[in-house]
Amino acid sequence: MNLKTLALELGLSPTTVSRALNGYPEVSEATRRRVREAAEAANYHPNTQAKRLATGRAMAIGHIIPISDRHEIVNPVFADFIAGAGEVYARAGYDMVMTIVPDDSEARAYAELRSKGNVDGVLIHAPKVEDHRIAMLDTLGMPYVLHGRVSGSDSAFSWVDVNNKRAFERATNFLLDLGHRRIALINGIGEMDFARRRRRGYEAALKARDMAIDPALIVEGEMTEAQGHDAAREMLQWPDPPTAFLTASLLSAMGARRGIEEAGLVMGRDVSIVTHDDELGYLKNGTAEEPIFTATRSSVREAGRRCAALLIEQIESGDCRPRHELMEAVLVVGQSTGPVPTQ
Amino acid sequence: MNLKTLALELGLSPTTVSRALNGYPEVSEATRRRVREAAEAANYHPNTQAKRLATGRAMAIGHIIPISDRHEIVNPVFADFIAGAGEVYARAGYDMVMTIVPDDSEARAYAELRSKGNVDGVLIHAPKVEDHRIAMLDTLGMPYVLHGRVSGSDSAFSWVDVNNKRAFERATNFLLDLGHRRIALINGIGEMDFARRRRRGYEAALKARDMAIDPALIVEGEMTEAQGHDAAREMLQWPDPPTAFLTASLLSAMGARRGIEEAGLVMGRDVSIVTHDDELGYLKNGTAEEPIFTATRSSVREAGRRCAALLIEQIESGDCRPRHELMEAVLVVGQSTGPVPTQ
DNA sequence: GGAGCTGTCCAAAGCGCTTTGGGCGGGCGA
DNA sequence: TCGCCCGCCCAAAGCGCTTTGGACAGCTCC
Repeated sequence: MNLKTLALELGLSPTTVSRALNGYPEVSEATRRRVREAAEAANYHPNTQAKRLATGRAMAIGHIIPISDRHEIVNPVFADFIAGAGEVYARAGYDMVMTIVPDDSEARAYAELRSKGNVDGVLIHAPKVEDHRIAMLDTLGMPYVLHGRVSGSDSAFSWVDVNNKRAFERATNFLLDLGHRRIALINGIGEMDFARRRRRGYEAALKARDMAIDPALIVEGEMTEAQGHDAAREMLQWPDPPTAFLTASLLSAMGARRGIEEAGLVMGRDVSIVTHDDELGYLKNGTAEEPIFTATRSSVREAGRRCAALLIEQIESGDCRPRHELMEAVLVVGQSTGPVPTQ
Repeated sequence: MNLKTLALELGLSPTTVSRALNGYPEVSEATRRRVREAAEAANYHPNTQAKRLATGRAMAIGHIIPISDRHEIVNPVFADFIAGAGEVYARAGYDMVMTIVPDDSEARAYAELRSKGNVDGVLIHAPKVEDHRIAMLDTLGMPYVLHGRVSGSDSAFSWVDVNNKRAFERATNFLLDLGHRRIALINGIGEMDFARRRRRGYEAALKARDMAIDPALIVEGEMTEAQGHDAAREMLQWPDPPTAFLTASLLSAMGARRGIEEAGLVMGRDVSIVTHDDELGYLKNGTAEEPIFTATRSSVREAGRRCAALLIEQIESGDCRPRHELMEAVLVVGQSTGPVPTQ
């Protein structure tokens, strides 16, 4: 079923049918209703490709996912972010097109997407402290929104981010207030912008109390269960072990807990943990009211929604002035923290 | 830059340029090379929408993801599967388009995708024992491949699946051979086809040794860390607790381990765990050679690749005879299993 | 030397939609 | 009554590509 045959059946011209369906005013309400009903009955949906070609709008948003050996972008956080963004796309009538590329051809993938014209904009994941994608996208002239920020670029772009620095500063202060002095930071990969900001927050809190920063207490890497476990296990064997861990993800926190328990210690009594919690659908920190881990909590799915909304707004308005949205994490207290144990 | 201007610059007709680039024989090698070079230099890529409209091929594969309150499809397994499929799509020149829909309008989403013509086929996730999507897709006449199977349908369709029954039968036998008699099954959601098959495998192994099946030892639900923890914690308080757990995912296994340790027991000595391991990029079972958990291992990312390959083959050949691929899981021995402790 | 290939190229007709630029008749103001 | 506007509708021209149906030269072969 296409426009032409539908128009024929209705005894109207394709023009009128198209206009009726797309809400143009040059068609009487009576015909519009008649057309709408016929379209409904015939389960008619305009052919996407034709529509796209005619309007020049792809009605699709691109996500480029580099696959590398070093770094797994396809992680649980990513999945939830996608889910959030996808909800918004669907409501707005956009497709989400994902391209998996070997990370050495990421730049080419953007350029291709642009020149093939199959997306109206792209969403950028996991920005690094200095991210070459920014400059490239600016030269390509394709609308984009970052999930996160970059520190190393002066270019003005749109982003949605959590206030990572503030969240980790607050978390650190929370632990300091409980009397902890040896606080380990089990962070994400160092070159990631979010990890850098979290570290800055941690360091800022320590500095504000005139405390030295011990580099040995800082671990950076992929935020896995193994990371948390290995770090905790090792540090707890030191002569002056940390009394608290600040971890960057629930998985790392779970690993740290395991390390603590393996050392014959009790989490929340002997050793405290504060973690960041992205509120993943599949990895919950207990219940909302009774969390297991004390955590800085911020929904990454909501971040996905906001990124998508921002990008669509930018595309549809044609107004490319950069927009920002800074989300604040809430600090929820769970069972994983307590006052520093007295010797 | 489009075909017409490129042709003009070259002093050729659009026809010839198109044919040169698409490898048709009616053009001399000399011109073909000239055209290729000019296209390269101008960074010319044919407009996707126009190409699609002209050929009638969408060059895209659809994934429909229902979002519900009851059940989270956006899980780590899903993410890895997508990554695998996406690799193959990219190599074959296909886009991956994902549509997030509220689960009550899933059927409509497929019909729309079909009539809007923006995909050439779809990949079906997480089939249930009886899955209404099969009948619907058959009436729509759109190529599809299932990741998994359905038991309740006689319709002939293509699928890629792990031999879940055999895997869990082997795992159960492995535990039985170690002397375990009270083996708990911490399974996925019961209406899921894979969970049903895993349960059948577990039951078959018990029956083969004339052992009764204790329904109390079977738990079905979302495969989260909490699920494993809660189940283990409760069962270990019974007067006749299980001596082994068979879990359906690494997260559940991690939860079960926590439950075991909370009970003051040692995994691998007092209580054994065998789990299924999907080899997720972000959730590793130790290293390949030295796994933490004894596990039935099968890469879900590889399953994604094979699903994608099957679907593309089906689409491009136009031969819609169903194809199947049954992957076997390997049973790897880790540190989580040992002989049943003597009282 | 002319018929018949063959290799190389092109003009033009779509693909299914949107959009521009009218056409036509009825109601209104002068 | 005439002219004009306005509401409603349509024909036709694209969007950028593929593909059909030749055209034309150079060649072989009898």
